[in-house]
Amino acid sequence: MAPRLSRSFYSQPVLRVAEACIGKILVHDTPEGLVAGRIVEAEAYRGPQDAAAHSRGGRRTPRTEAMFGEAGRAYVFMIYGIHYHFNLVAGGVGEPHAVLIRAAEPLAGLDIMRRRRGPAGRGLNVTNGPGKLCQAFGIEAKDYASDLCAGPLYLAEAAPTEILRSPRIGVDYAGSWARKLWRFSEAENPYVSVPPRATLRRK
DNA sequence: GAATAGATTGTCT
DNA sequence: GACAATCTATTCT
Repeated sequence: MAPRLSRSFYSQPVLRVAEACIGKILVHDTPEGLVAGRIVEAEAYRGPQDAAAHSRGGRRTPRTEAMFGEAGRAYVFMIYGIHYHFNLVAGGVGEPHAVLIRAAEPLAGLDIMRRRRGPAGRGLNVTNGPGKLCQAFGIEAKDYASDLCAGPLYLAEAAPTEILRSPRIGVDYAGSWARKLWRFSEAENPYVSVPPRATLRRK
């Protein structure tokens, strides 16, 4: 397997980290077996200014605490009472920046992923969304603040690919911040949750 | 294929 | 007590 990415990768500016992690390999070595996939979609969140970030306005709570810590740790949170979301912490200590990993293309442990996903996890429907990805990779509350530079959950090196920029998903409440092109995805990859540019509204 | 409702709980007002 | 960086099943067309 490719070498694990070190702290210096996560210590870059958050927009750079979000872009650079497209094509990289996400690995989780779990008791059920090892799962891995190429990251094909990610978004940058840059508090305290960014109105779409949980750390907007400098909100520092038990939930957001990990984002205020060192780069290279995991920020995991629950959303809609059902799904987990997985982020890479970026920025220096006290800078609450993070990169949401939204989708991946399975490389290893696909059988384990499908088992975790259950009946709904057919076809592409395994890792093509932030909640699905967490379920397939077995990422949960126990992984909160875990160190990606040392633990069983980490990113590994991979060759760069063609990257597209588009607006972030599901943050319409954030005003002008919602329009920033802070989502990065791999061109033409079927596992991208919402294809950029396919957001045409026709009547 | 598109639109809609319901799920279900941690977090913050 | 409202709502969220979503997903799934169902009900249309």
